[in-house]
Amino acid sequence: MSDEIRRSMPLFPISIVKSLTDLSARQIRYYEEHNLVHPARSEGNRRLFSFNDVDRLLEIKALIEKGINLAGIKQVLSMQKVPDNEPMDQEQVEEIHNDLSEKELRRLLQQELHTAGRYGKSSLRQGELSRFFH
Amino acid sequence: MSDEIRRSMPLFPISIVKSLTDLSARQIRYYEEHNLVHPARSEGNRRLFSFNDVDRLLEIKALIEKGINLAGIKQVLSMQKVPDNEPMDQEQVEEIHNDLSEKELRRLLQQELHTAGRYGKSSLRQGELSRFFH
DNA sequence: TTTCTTATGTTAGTTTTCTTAACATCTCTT
DNA sequence: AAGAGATGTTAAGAAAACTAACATAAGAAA
Repeated sequence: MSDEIRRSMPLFPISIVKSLTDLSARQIRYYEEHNLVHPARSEGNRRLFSFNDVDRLLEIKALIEKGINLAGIKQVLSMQKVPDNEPMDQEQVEEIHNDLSEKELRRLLQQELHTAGRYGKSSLRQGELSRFFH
Repeated sequence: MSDEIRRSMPLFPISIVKSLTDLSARQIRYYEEHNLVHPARSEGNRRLFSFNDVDRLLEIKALIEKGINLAGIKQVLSMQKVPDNEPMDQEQVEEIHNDLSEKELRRLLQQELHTAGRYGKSSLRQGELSRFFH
């Protein structure tokens, strides 16, 4: 079984994800509503989160704590997923450009640079959860 | 966080454990009832299984499939946990001796040797689940 | 063969957890 | 002051899990 499949297996109910991330159920659902995470669903419509989902929520949380708003976070997350050589598909490109105008983005990032200090790799680190499980 | 703590964190509801192990809820509860696993509980009394618990259930399942009964499985599991140099505590010793008489055990293992072939390390392998997650 | 035991299935009634939707509130931005 | 964004809170309903009881199949024992 590939690592990617393992990491994307739907395993956790929202109660566990709450305790793993220290986010409220309301927050988790709100982030899903705004397409920042896409947990699977059980037959009976309960959310089931994978390791990847939890990692993503931890990244979101870190960015939230730096004062970045959801639009900005969406932007950041959509960027880090694109492998260097593979071209973005059209949908992805459109999403990035629809969500936030260039101007808005520049302002946001500027504010971030100002208030939260250097905007370095550390804030983009993936696989937070992997520190806890392997 | 130590690996052992990670592996013993209560994470999974019984529905997920069912799909991970292909055991029925009835079987899982029955094995708990007979002290083969000890999942944690949520505040509201729902079972929460750790990676270790799931591993253990997979071991139990493998032994069941070899025709070993619960008493025999209990025996086997209680043996493999004891590190070579650390002495067993009294409770553990008593458990082993109460659950099954020497004679019964000898018969059981003999039958196992006969019907399921060589009783080798493979049947005692720990950490089955770790093949799926790391 | 009949009976007992073990392991599991099934069902019923309850309790807990999760769901969506609505409304409230607080903080920024305009 | 008004609007937007993010989160809290609450209510009502649905799904999932709990225990307990009873059913049953296969083997062991008598």
